[in-house]
Amino acid sequence: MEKSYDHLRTEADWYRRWEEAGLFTPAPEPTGIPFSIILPPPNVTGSLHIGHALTLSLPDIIVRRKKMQGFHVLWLPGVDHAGIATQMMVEKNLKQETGQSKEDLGREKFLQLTWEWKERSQQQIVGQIKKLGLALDWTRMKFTLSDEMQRVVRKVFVALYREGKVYQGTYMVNRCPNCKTVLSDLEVEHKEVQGRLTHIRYPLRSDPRRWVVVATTRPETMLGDVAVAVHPKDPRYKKRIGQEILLPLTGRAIPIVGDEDVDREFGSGAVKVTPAHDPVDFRIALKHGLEKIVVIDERARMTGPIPERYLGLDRFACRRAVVEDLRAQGLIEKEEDYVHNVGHCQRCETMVEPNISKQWFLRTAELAPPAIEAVRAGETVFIPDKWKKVYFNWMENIQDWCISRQLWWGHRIPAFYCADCHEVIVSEQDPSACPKCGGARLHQDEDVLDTWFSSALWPFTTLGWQDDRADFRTFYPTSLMVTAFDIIFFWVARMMMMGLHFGKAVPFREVLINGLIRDEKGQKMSKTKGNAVDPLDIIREYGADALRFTLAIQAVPGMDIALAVGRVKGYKAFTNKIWNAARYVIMNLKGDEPAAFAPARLSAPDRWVLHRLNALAEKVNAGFDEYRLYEAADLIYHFVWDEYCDWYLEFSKSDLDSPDTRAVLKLTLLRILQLLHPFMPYLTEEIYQRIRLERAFLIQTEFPAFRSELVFPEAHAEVEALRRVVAETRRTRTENRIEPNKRIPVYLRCDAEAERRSLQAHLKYYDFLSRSQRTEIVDDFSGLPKGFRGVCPNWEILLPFTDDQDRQRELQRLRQEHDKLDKLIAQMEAKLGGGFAEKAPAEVILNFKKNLQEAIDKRAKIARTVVDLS
RNA sequence: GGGCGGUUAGCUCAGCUGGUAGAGCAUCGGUUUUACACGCCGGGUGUCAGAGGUUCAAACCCUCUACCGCCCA
Repeated sequence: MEKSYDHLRTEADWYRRWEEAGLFTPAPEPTGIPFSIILPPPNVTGSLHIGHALTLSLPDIIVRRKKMQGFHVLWLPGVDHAGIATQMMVEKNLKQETGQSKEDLGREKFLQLTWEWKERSQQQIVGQIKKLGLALDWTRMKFTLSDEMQRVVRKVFVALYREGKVYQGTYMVNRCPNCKTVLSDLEVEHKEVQGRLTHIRYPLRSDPRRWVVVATTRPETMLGDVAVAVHPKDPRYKKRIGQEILLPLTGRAIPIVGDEDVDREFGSGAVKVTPAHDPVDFRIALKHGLEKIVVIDERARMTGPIPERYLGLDRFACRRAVVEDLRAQGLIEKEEDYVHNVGHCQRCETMVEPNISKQWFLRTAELAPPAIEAVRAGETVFIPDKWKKVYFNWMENIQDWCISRQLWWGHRIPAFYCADCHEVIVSEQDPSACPKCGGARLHQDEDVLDTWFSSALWPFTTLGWQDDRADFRTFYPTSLMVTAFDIIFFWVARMMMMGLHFGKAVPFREVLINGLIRDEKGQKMSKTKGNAVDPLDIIREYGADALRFTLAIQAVPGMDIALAVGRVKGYKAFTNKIWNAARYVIMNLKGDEPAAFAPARLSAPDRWVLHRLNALAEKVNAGFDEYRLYEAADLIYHFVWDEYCDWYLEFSKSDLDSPDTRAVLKLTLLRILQLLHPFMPYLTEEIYQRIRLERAFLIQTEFPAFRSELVFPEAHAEVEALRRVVAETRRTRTENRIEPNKRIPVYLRCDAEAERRSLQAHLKYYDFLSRSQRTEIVDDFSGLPKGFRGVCPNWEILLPFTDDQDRQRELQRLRQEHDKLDKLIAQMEAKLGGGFAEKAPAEVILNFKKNLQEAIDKRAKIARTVVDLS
């Protein structure tokens, strides 16, 4: 084996071999309890980012352990067509390369181009996913816009339409003038912006010298005003209700209405009503039967029955023009700076334009309650628990979902319009004639569905619900969904509604919510900020295993991760450490190691390491079961480094001629590989192949579990005592600047007979680890050469001086330590004198007293030594 | 306006049911001991944001405050 671990070599080829061996493809017949996870499909917009590395690695770690535990595991991959995002990218690309717009190309050609883009992007993404080592079953891979998915999405849409849950209606929706499509409420981000509040005088029709002042941040919308509203109980305006305003610039007469929704505190207390361009005004208009005058079009340009000079102006240009004209007429009361919340397109950050239009909606009134109830009843569990509150809060206030989009890339809405009788036909098959009038002049709705619509169906459609396939029956409901909190509403909530409605059960039993990955300063990563970390760079430099381990050990559920590259580096060192531990073990194997061993024949360190490893397996399993992967990873890390390498391998060097010890070396190495395999699949596989036992691949072996026959409390206690004495000897040597390599004589004294006998029997370990030339355990230090002293529970250590300077140094050190202990003991005794002794549980007091006694003993020993040396 | 997080060693973070604080990196001293210098041995480092409360005992529970961040309306 090479002296250091080469992750590039190891990670190059294993994936192909795993895949070829079909390790990730579950057999048709269940071989155990089913366990399934559906991969949140990455968008085909480009490449994976570091956030994906987290949401991909965590379930993979879980999946690999489940496989090793004998579950019948499915981990199903897919990619998402990502409507808006992809279409915009392709459009941008097209513009850059040929200067053409998608309209220049036409729908069909543009879609063809997008499909080509999708193929390239998908290839890239799949390649990246494989680099991470994910145990995905590629034979079952899905794409949200495949023919199969188009069929099932259409089937679902038609079913919902027939149930009256999908409907077409003219309502106020959010429109992005840049993306040229409507958006759902969720795709709108509210951001505070610095605006101006303009107070405009609206003259009364009856007496143009008197006016009502209205305040607005959007003066250009006044061209579409149909009323002025005041609170019916507002004494300032009560008498004006029913009167009319002569709307400036247009000359239209509009009424003053009273409405309880008016906020009396805002501006002057009177508000202008523009129903076509403001959601609140829209509601007011509905109540009062006011007309809706559209004055801004889809591209945010002025339109409609307005003075010609404004027609075609951009909304912001028109705003300036309107204010200027009003000022010229002396109708601006005042203008003031004003900070307010404005909706922005999540995708392109353009200010959205509220706008009335005819769109398709999904009625949520009947879908949401079962989804709420399922979580309340514990059929789906959020981890951590607190996220269910977020879920409830949203679900209980859910609005109907606008599902149509003015895009080309997506599931085309299966609605057809008859040109003759205007009948709307929604059906699974394309109709050839109008069922009402028999006319053949039909055209399909131009719009496509919101991408999240197909995503909402993902857990059951990927498993073949539409054809009642065996996978659906075996793996639905899926076991777990791992995702970040930012898509609880977009995705998790909607999967719950659709899964329950069509799949007749919750889509997943558990939802593991992880945080976002930030940079090492805690800043959100973004390309524009330039602080984004490319997972492939990390993998190239440190390895997928190191990256996976770093993410796992930091992934406290629901908490953001600040990814410090230094940590990845640290865990890369860990991979090398494991490599070398394995190298040591394998180098020393002779092939004659017994397959089974009798505990009685094992050395104390052998039994100690088996005991420790067994305890580790128990805790690691508990960590996994409670989704504390970070804890499981941390425990393994410390066991391997601090116990296995630092102590057991060192102990074993004294026993290499024992076949039993060599057998234990081999077994413990295997167990470590198994425990670590979910986190570090490549490294562990590479090493496993060199000590391979009965199974071809590590993932086919059994994940270690706690076993009662591997509990050895006596050996454990003996070795722990031995470690303490060795550690204290080392400390004494270092503190006194005894050359690390120098072998010197050591005298030991012990207060506990059992420990003394045990150490006497294990002197070879002690001598080796503390570099003792010759060790003598004596009853009494008197009569021996004077020396440095070390003290630990039950033991005193004497390392003879080589000159008198040594003695002076030691005396000084001992006096200092004596003082320290004095203070500590005083503190502890004071505590014991207080209420602590009366009220604390007996066990705690006992432990405390033990610690106190140890301190007192140690102080006494030091005191004696000081006298002795003086 | 409502809600949720965070504030612990120089940096990034753990700390599960309250029992005198830990990891990685960095740092300091020593060390090429026959698996590993990506190593080994040893060390230093903290008014656990602040104030108050509950308790024998608080990083942990309660209240308030400050700052940072997020979500919803």
